[in-house]
Amino acid sequence: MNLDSETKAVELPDDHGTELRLWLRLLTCTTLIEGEVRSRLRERFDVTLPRFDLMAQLDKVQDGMTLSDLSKRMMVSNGNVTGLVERLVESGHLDRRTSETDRRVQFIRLTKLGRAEFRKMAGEHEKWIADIFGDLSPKDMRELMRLLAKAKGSAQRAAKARTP
Amino acid sequence: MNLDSETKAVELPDDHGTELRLWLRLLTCTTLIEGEVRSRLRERFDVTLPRFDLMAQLDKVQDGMTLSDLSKRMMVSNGNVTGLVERLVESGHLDRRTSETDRRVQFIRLTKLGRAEFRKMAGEHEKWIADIFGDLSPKDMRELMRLLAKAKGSAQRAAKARTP
DNA sequence: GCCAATTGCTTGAAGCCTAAAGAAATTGCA
DNA sequence: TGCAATTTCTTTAGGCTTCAAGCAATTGGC
Repeated sequence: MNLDSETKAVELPDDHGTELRLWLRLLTCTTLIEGEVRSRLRERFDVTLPRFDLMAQLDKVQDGMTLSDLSKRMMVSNGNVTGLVERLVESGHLDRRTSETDRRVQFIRLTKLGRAEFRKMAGEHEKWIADIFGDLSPKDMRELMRLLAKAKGSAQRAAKARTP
Repeated sequence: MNLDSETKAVELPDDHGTELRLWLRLLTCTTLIEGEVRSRLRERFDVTLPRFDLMAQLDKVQDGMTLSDLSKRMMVSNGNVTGLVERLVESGHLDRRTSETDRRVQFIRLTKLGRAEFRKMAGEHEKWIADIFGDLSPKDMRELMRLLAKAKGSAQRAAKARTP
């Protein structure tokens, strides 16, 4: 019996099962963690993940950011950010200021209250994440970082190839 | 100078920066790929990712599944599945049949049309995923699978500890 | 200066998603 | 049997998300 033809008979011409399983595992893993973080944010601080993420972006800068910057960094649509910011201004966490040189542009900043609350949440959040990844060794984490970077690069290459 | 105390001075008492960066990279990577898949499904087949996912679950079985099974497998809420199924029944892709032994239960199946369309989509989808992960070697993929499994286990452990 | 193209943001329609409350059916236990 | 607890599913209110269309302001080429 020819082992080679045997193998070919089992393997279909284009077998991409490995990639598919990898993608499903990646998705499951992220969904699981995201759900856990979402629950904890809700229970502990009564805040949603998108609001937390938006505040996290703003906490990194001192003098504010435009809506476009926010939507690029958060990888969500412009209209989405409009709504999120609106609700966070409403609740007193954010502050909008129209640019003086370009009246289309608005600079969004954390208010004093917003920054204080965010810092409090971020402290706990960081501990949750450390707990969630607690079973991974430093070496595991380094390796995972490296492979995810590679996967990200690969995905960006594929996305670019489709939309030149 | 004492190197040890030097190190301690730099490292904060609880530094969880690595875990946090890892989580952000995982999230970015998944969001990127998910967005790409979503776009392609929309452009090519005018279908949403949740609908595709739901049909993927149903394609795996012959004789249908209950709404509860679906919501567990998809890791989304019950009410969410109710709405998704409703729209897919509407469009002729799904078929509902009330259980004869328990009138609360409904078995959901793909229709002939639904299965045919799903198979067509799934074939292309698999190629997209293979392309998206194309830069990873088989060894990279094996290693990534292993580390993600470990991360998943760790997250499940953490989630369970919070909700006993 | 003029005006077409671009940029920054908002709006509207549609769909996705959750938590919580509730309706209907079944189960299990006294 | 009787009925309380549970299970399955739907509904509702609110928020998130996208895409496409639209408005207002700015820019750049002429």
